[in-house]
Amino acid sequence: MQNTPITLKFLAEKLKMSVSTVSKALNNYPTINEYTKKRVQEMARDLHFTPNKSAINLKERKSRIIGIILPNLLDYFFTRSIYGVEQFAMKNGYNVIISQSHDELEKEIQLADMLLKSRVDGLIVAISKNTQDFSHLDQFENMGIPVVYYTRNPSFNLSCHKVLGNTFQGCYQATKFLIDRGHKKIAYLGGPKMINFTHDRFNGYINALKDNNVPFQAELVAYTDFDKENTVSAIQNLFNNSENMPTALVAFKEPILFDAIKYLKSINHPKFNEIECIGFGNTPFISYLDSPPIASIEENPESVGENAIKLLLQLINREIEIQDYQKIMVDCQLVVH
Amino acid sequence: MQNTPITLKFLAEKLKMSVSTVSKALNNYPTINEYTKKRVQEMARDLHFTPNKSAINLKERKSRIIGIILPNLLDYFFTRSIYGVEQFAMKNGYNVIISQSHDELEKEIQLADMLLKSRVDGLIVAISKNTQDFSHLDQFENMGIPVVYYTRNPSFNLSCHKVLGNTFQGCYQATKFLIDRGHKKIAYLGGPKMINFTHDRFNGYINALKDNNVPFQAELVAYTDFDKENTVSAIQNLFNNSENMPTALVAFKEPILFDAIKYLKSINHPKFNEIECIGFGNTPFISYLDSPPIASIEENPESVGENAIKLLLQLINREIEIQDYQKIMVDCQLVVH
DNA sequence: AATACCATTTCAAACGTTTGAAATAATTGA
DNA sequence: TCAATTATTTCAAACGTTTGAAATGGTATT
Repeated sequence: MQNTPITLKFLAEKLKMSVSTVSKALNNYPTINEYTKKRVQEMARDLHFTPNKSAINLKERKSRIIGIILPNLLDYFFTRSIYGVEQFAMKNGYNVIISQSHDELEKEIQLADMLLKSRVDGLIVAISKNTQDFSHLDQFENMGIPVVYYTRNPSFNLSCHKVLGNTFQGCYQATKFLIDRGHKKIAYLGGPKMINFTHDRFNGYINALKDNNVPFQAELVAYTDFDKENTVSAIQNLFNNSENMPTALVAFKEPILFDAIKYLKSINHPKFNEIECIGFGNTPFISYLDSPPIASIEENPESVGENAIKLLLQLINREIEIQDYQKIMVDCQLVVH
Repeated sequence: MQNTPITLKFLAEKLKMSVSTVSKALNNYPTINEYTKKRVQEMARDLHFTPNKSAINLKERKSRIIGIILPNLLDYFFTRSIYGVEQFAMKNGYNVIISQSHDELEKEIQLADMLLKSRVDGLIVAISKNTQDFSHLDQFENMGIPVVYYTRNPSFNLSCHKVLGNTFQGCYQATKFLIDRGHKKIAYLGGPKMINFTHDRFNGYINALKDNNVPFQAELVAYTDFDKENTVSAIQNLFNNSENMPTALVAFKEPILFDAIKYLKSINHPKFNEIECIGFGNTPFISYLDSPPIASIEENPESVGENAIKLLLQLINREIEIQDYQKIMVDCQLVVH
């Protein structure tokens, strides 16, 4: 049980040279003699020397910690996105602190404060569904700490870095797919209006209709949030008019689509078997459904996460100017089941 | 844009006193004059002073980082367990690095090395399904860094700290429930034999049968892993004997149970509607199934996670001796749908 | 008025690195 | 052989805290 970690000083004493020589040898300084370097590096390897991160961080005035705030880890999209972030962060010597806002603004503010105190070097955030005031996030940039908004972001604000799924394109594709299958009455079930992508997706839907000469009908559009009850009432609105019954449905999120399908089935909707559905997510649970959606929109969350961390690291390293606001889009794919 | 963080030195200069007085005032040393304390604390508050963690960690020879290795964040149990860990860790000033082994031993070894280099103060780990050699984890304890195994652990090894779901009790309860509903032929679908809880759950099943005078039949037991194909063939084995057809099924994990249900339905099993199923997990997707399990075993992952971090912090703070190996069990509940 | 005794504050070293400047050693050229 | 040049190593300060020991100032005791 070797309890005291190896330090530069210890190596220096063992090798009978100064701490700075050891440090420079390990960092491959050109002024250090090759033979010396070799001796130092071998000894460091043999003794399993690992530099003390706290010391380095103190010296470099960095924490090498990335903060990430997201609504919920139980959401399949966010969980997958984490993977992309972690992989790349680790590879670059950064650690990631993940924190969940549970889609509550108050909690988000708390977490932001906590992360600011933790002196994170950068922040990746997917805002809560009712974040409209951004002062708790702006304070990061005010202190020179870069922030990247991912997925959920303040759509009206151009002065921030964003990494988004190309949710317009995804929704366009899905709608087009349904049109190509002969549907004329395609309903659209959108999410909370506060969340930016709700509108992007709607625009994808609209544009697909327009480009394919399918008339838009306002009564085929309804909105819900993450609550089952609201979804059910939205679905009731969409399907209560026997004159103008939709034959297909595009929904902003898969678990919500499942709620919709379940409801339609539960009321024994007369044309249930003809209704073709598509939702965002491509969650694996689809395979267990008896009446699965005909297709899913794969959002490539890992890629969104990876792009976010890549951008953030570039900002941290000042490879991109902090005011040179970036917007990165990650395409979706339609996966037919 | 105030770019240089406030330091003790800065406060000291502003207040015209020494750095140590400021430090001690903030840490509420009894030797510091009350009025001085007040002045210092007020100034610290007004200037939003936050102590530099790297400096503190360096001084205290700690990283205040907890490492956590788990198979997969996409697994509902683990995702939920994280919540318990993070909450409690944060409250105590610790940050958590989450890393996924993807149930691969090699990756697990890599992650362990990475976390060791990150100088975590403690480790929480759910081992991969084929971890049998523990040298990569033992090295933590060899260096005085406490390790808590949670959920998945080396069952044969008593010399380690464990926090487990009381999976025996959960399975007992589920089996008992089915017996009480009149079932005599209850099948048990177990998980990978390498994972400890597979056996605990089996024992719960066996004991419930025994205690209720239901004869045990070896042909009603089959094992699978996380692969769908293996699940299907296990199910085929269980249900291929028309003489001795099970009427109920207890499965070690819910998504796998869903695979089983799906298969039975797909082959139009004659008694499908009579078969009553229970699995571990209580995943929310149950509500979307047409033929949902009759009940679920709720494993309380948050509580498991919280117990793990609590124990780990006690070990880190030497409130519990590192060799005083603990075993904590968290009870399950049967949730009838 | 000298001493002892508090209360309070400050000093100074330490944690483990990094790094420009200074020092030393080795080599070259005349 | 000596100065000049170059190669290599070491010094010393810094990053921002913490903390035991030492110093300071004041009050009480004799």
